[in-house]
Amino acid sequence: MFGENGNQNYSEAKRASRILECLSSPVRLLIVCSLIDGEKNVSEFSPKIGTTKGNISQHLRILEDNGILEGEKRGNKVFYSIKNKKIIKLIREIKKICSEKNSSSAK
Amino acid sequence: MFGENGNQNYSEAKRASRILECLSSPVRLLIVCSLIDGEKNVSEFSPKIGTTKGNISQHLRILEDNGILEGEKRGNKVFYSIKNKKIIKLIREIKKICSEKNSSSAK
DNA sequence: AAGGTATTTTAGTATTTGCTAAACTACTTT
DNA sequence: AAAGTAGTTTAGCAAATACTAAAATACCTT
Repeated sequence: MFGENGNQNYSEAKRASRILECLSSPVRLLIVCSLIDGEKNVSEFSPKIGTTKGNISQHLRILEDNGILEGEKRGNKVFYSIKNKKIIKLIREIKKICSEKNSSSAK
Repeated sequence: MFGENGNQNYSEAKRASRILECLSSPVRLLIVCSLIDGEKNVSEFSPKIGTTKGNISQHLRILEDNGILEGEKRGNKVFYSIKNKKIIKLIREIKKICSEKNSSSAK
């Protein structure tokens, strides 16, 4: 899958794992999930997710820098939405992994 | 998706993101990928992935602790294989995300 | 039991992360 | 232009991560 084509190996895996790293923070995962049903501005996240605006903004930047989200300034506010829709299928798969009885108990 | 059921919110997202975190290391992603076509013992990873045996072993432990892999000792060697097969579909999805022209250029 | 191979564990370190609080920038309203 | 609202950026810190090298454990062969 990722380790197959000789020397591309590592660099391709690195790109892939950077995407995964973006979602490997609960805050960022919740942000992306809450955008599945439409755009939101920054202030709309805080109450649901429960951290500071500054922190949300930092996470949004990470997600935007990695091509997952895009932001659009309209007047006072910045509206974020999912740029790379394929992320949604990815999230659906990890949801499946987590919502089984057998769900990976950490030791 | 993950932020929908009231207070479960965060803990469910945390479980999900821990799985993603497991794959958010290039080394671990390469390990899992190279197991898709069958079990391997620890020594078989090193040449492909290019780090020390000790380090590989540490990563294997993380993957095993999180229910992704399982190890079986046979004589001298420990053979690892994918325990949670759903991971394979997940990896397939992120492969799709990475192998498009438009693939998320980091700033 | 001695020596070899396979794997794990430990200790130490450098780097990265996630967060907070506070300062700063930008737009809007009055 | 002053004050309010929305968002970003910065500095600083505690905790987590990834790695290396070396020591420890486990099994196998002779």
